Amino acid sequence: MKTARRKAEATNRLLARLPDLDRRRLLAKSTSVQLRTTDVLYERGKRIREVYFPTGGSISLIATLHGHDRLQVGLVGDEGMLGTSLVLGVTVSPTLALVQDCGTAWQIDAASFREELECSVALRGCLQRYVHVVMCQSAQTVACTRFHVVEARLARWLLMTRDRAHSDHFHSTHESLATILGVRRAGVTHAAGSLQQQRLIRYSRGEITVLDHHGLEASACACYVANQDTYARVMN
Amino acid sequence: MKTARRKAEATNRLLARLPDLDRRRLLAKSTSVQLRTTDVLYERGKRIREVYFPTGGSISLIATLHGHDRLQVGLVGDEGMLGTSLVLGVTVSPTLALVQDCGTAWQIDAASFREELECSVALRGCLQRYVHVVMCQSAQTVACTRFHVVEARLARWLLMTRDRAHSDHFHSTHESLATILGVRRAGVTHAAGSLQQQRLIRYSRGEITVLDHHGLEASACACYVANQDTYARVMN
DNA sequence: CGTGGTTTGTACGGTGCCCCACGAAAAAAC
DNA sequence: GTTTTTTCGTGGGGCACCGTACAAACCACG
Repeated sequence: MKTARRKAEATNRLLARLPDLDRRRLLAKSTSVQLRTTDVLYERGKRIREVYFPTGGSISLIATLHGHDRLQVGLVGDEGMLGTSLVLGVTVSPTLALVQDCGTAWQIDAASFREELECSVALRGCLQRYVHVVMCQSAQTVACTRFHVVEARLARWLLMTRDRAHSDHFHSTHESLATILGVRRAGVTHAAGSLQQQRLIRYSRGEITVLDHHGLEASACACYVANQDTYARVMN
Repeated sequence: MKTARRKAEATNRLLARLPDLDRRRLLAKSTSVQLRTTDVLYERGKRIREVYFPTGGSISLIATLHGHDRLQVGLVGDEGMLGTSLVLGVTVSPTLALVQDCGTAWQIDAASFREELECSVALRGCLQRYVHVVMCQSAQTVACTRFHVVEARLARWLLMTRDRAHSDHFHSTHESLATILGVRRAGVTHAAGSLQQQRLIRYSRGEITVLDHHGLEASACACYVANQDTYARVMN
């Protein structure tokens, strides 16, 4: 089942910041692709072949430990990009990149991207600032994962995903949420059940609806707002 | 009390990678400063006035949450630099930077540093790669903090600090280790006591000595080696 | 030599989450 | 319509770590 999405706003907010000329030159080398849930865009330690600028949906950045422990360390939507490593001159991905919520993105091959990076000062500046945002959010996530309880972290994730979906409705099972939050599936069921009882969300077999996003913000840890602030402060 | 250190090797490993000319130009604008334990070099959200290239000792990068929860998200020594944000064109520090282990560093004011960054391709390339290393290590730390027990994380920290001190002996109380690891002081006492009983370390009133670093590696989580591998892979 | 501050040892009850496991209910496949 | 798969609910025992608190050991200093 697909969620209704405002296709009219199919833009990427990073690209939107570029001067018209720079953006048009970049888009000329890009193709619009569909991102489908569970698609693997990058694998840890493997070469980055394409860069993505999502215009809808969201992609998880997932850290993998020796062993089978996994955990989400970042979430990318139309406010960001996939392939920050290339901005730093590194061609290998440090994390697994997994499509969480289906959508579309501009796709550019790595070589063309690096060419554009060379000749556009605005592109470099914008993307380097975005890299900094990712670093800040990563630091925040370290502390968040350590100190905050599952229910608050789940609420934060729901809000972040809602923002990127541009919709109160999106898809994710308890199982996949367990991987994202780095907890047991049963732990997610418990936390999600609590949020549902408070009438903040409603869900059924992977279909999640945010009923009261203000209430959800109250349940979420302050990391949600902190990340938004970081983005606004650094990018402006 | 000071630890004996090999002053002969007072170099920074990032700077050592630069072509002679670029390095000399950078050092011409730098001054050598002493870093003393508990010195605050950066504060969260505040302007970065100087950049540091440590040549000894180590500096903690510490994330602060709303509330009083704190946690180390990075450790910088002569293998790295302080002020990565400036490499990305951002002049504000995302974390608190606290001197853990006394030592020396090359200090450069922000403006001069940015000038050098403009005109040296090698400097940009080297430091951007280092930024990538920091991102990788941060992602690793998110998962490590979530999944690994205190004793393993403590062992990892001891090894990392030992590398940066270039000595088996260095200073840190259980109290400060508690902040670094994001646990209670009593938790550190327990874990440290266990490591001491295994004859891997010895400590007394903040003076720590690593007795068996191979044994310590076995007690530490794989994140220690993983971070070393990342550094070697990305920087070479 | 006593006093005060710092550092470390330890104990107790509590909690958040783990591991394991089973069952139920809804959707999908046949 | 029956079977298989996916998703979700729940329970019991256990463990790592928490919050708190108190005491002992050690060092610095008057």
